[in-house]
Amino acid sequence: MPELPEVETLCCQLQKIIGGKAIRSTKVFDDKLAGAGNLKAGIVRDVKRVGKRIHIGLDNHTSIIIHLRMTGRLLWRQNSTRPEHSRWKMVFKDGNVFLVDPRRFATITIGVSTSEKITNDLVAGFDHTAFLKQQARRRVNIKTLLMDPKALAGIGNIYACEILYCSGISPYRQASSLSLKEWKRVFATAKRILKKGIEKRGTSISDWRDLYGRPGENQHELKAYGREGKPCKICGGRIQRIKQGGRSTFFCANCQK
DNA sequence: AGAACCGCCTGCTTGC
DNA sequence: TGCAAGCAGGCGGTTC
Repeated sequence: MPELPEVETLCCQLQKIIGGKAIRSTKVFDDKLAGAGNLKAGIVRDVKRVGKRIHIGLDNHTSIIIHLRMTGRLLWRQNSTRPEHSRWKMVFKDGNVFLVDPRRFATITIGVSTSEKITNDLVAGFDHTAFLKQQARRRVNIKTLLMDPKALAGIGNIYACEILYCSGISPYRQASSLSLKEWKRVFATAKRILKKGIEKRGTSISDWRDLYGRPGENQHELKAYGREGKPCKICGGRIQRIKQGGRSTFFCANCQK
């Protein structure tokens, strides 16, 4: 599922291939996305990631904002053959960008461009002080907090598990129980893991593919997620799987305190 | 106010 | 083998 590194990968690829180009037309294939039909054609000025959202800024002061949610993907195709489960497309002189989304959770919003600045993105702009003041004392478990888009941008289940495992912090811990030293360790670890994810063009466990349909390589870097019952790479104990807020958490009870 | 829960979706896996 | 139930989960909206 697309999280920060996957969305970043797409934004960079999009910027390169559609930046400066004119959108000839768009087409909606799924009534759920009917709102995307109101787009006035324009030239792509820039493609930016805002959290997990893809902001495609046009020269006519509007933006196409895409959130891929669970199974959404963007696919570049030189020919106009519709891939299976395609829900929307953007047509350029030399090719098409398809939104492919089997489960239909993805959203497209047409909005006015804003220069909103995000301060809770560990890779693209993070305000430690604001975070510690507003989020660090919350009475939720740390795992849930890491995944809360209002607390931190772009972190989903896979990266949340990896960040806690590599930080040596138990997912059961209340956010409010972490010391400043532990928070700093979490921040540093998270930055490292997210950047690695970007370098590897995302984590392809099941269906993630980049703009050109290629899987990423970060699945080979995972140390906790999806490894239930397998040996912990640090202590050799068993990785456990529990449910938190309806989502699976993978962790090592011995290494994560 | 803030934490917990629900609903949106459909393809794949599991159990009988 | 076939079919139904279970599962996956981001996140906005609703409820507690």
